[in-house]
Amino acid sequence: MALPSTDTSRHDNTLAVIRTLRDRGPAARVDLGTLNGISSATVTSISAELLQQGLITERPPEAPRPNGRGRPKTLIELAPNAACVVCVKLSINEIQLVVGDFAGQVRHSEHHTVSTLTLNADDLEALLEDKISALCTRQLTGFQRLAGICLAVQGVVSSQSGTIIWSPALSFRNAPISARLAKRFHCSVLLENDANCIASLLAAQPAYADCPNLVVIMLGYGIGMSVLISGVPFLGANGSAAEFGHSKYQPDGALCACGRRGCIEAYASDYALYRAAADPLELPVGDSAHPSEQQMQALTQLALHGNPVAKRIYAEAGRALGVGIANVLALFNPDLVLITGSGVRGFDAMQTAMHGAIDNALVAELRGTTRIESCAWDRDMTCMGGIAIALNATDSQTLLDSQTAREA
Amino acid sequence: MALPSTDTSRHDNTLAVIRTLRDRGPAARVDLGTLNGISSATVTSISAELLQQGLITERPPEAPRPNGRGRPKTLIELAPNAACVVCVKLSINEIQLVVGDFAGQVRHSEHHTVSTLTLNADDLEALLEDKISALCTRQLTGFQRLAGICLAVQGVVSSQSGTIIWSPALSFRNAPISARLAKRFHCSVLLENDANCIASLLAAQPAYADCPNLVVIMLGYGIGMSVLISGVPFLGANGSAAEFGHSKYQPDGALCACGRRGCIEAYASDYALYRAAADPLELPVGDSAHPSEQQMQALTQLALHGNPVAKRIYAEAGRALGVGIANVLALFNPDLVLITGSGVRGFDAMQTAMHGAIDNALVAELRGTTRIESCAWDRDMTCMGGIAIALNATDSQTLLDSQTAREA
DNA sequence: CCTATTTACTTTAGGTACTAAAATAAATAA
DNA sequence: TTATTTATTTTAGTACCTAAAGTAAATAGG
Repeated sequence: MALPSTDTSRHDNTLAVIRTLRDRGPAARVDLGTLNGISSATVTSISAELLQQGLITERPPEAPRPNGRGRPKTLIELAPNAACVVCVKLSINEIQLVVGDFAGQVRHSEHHTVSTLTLNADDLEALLEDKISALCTRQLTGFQRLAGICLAVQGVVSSQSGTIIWSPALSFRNAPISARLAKRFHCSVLLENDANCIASLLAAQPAYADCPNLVVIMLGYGIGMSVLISGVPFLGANGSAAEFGHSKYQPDGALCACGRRGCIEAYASDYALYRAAADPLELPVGDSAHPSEQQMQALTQLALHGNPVAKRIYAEAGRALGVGIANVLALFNPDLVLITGSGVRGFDAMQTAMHGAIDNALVAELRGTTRIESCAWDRDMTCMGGIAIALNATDSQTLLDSQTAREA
Repeated sequence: MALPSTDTSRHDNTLAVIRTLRDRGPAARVDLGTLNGISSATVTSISAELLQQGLITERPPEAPRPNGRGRPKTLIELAPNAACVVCVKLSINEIQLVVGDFAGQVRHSEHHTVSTLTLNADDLEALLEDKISALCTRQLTGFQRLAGICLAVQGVVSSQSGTIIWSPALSFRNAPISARLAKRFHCSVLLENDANCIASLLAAQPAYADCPNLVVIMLGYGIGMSVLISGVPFLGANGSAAEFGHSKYQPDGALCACGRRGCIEAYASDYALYRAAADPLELPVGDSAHPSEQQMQALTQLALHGNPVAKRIYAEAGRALGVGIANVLALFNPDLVLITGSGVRGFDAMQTAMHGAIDNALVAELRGTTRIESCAWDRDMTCMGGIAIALNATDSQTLLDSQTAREA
């Protein structure tokens, strides 16, 4: 007589079990209960359903168990092939595709060099369809379903509407991309800012577990930021929040790639550093708007080894970064600011000036106790974060699908 | 056999009913069900309990009902005297105390002139105890219980720890105040930033119902801000988020009351405007660090009526405000920025320069669709917001108390 | 005035989901 | 071999919710 679809507790508890297994690996029912604040009787009931649906498996007991007394724990774990997700990272002149399984492990990764700036919106869509289709044929056999695709894009995106508003990798704007891919691949397509992917990944690491309010700043060709509030990425009214790179250091200051003046990015990004150094240091110009990694490393070495011009340029970048971070501290007061991205290569050359600028800008009461740290950069981090986001976002649907599949 | 204290649905639904009644006034059971997505059978059950506990009453049917056919609705409403809360607003040289009833109505308000800057932490506590005690004796008879006290304080406060970290109204710092008052009055004591109180009040207004991400900027002696994310006030790691007034306009610019240079507040607050104008306009100096409302109104009139010096000062303030708001747009991307506080008196003189600075700072993609509006200021708004916050925060405890009282 | 209709509220019956406690399972310690 | 320990499953019972049926209280229209 009753159809209490409003009662979400079973659903919530089931998702909690799945996420715990993904985050912490195989676990016993009793531990899953403790970790999620539910009784082990309930975990028994939930895991029986998930076993039926093929979303988890029971791990056979290991031969040499070094445990103590008592009945040994029966570990359950996610069935890796129950579903997979694809993360596509779109950056300047490069596309990376990564496949992750239901347990969150990376199963395949590939890079493609593409001159992204010459594409139009239809080209991009055709290209993505093409690459993802090929991936489906070659890599996704053996998976029960493709649960979702995450597009990680540098720049301003609207996650809600699935529209790339403005990306430095693309010469067109306001491209609704998610809907078309969702239709083509019959799965949910998430559009995320690349910094949000990184932040989600970092926030899940035990080292940062005590920092629910976390700001991640990505230095690189441009400057991105992601803000996690209570562990949840903060998106503004239309998804273009946290544009740290375009907050202001000097009104009417240096010219930024966005076309305005005085943005932090116009001082501390790769192109800004190289632009400032090219003339006085007589560096090779080439495409100075897009300096290569080698060029940037050479410049960084100059600054770190005492070249006065390079030192001055990095110090000014540090000051800009410091003023920007001071504003972030005043406005967000996070537990931790993490600085990463390929541009961390130059962090040591900026650090002193940055801390000086922060201390100069804020009194102790406003400065607070926020830690400011840098974090080594790995170009696969974005996609790993994207996979985690995609799995989390699609668990509910995967659950539903496997329920109806079992009933039929 | 079961004691499912983890099952919160009844509790949640009961709170939802109470809040709906407070926000929208008397309502019928059937409407409460529709509004909260629960069946009217459940509302019948919940309201029966609340009637028992004396938290709501049934309103007698009105004689001339202009309704249509069918059994008339039986309206239920909150029993105003079931509980009360007190909001104490602490600002420079003034303390305001307001009593609100369980239905959210203001029942009493009083102002006291106190030279707050000469108090030490113990003086303040004694003073507050004294004023609240007197209020209890005179105004709180007839109420079932004092559910809570909200302290609305200008400056940086830690809500979590109940500590006033730094307030322009006080000459001491880091004062834990909530715990001591809670002990004295046997009720929960909330410490809130004054801007958060205003923001909570405004967010509840139907005019702003479509703006879940709302930034409220308070202009006045200082400059405060509150950020509501999905309708919830955003507090940082230690509660001192949203210090808009001390975000930067010009590194190494004008001196701010905080001791540092270049803060927005050092350009656009009352003291900054008066300081900039006093010398060239030969204004009466007196205590120019705390200009009076009359002095500020006179200065504003000069700017609005074309005095070139005053116009220039207000334009510069507008630019500072504009750059600060541009940073807020880039970092938070809210639906709406509302500017209020006593300083809105000068908003017309700043507005043009402010919009110019925003447009100059951000390209359209980053500027987004955020509305920027001003909002008339009323000095009672803070306490009304504080009362709403206190009631919301204490409903759960009030419910619990009245349950145990009924059982005993 | 009486009856049909309409709408609001209450009661009943049935279902989901949880928990505590008891029962069972599977190991080690002695 | 037995006692003990720990994990999992089963059982019994509770809280909550909803749909449907029942009851209440009004109006509309003959």
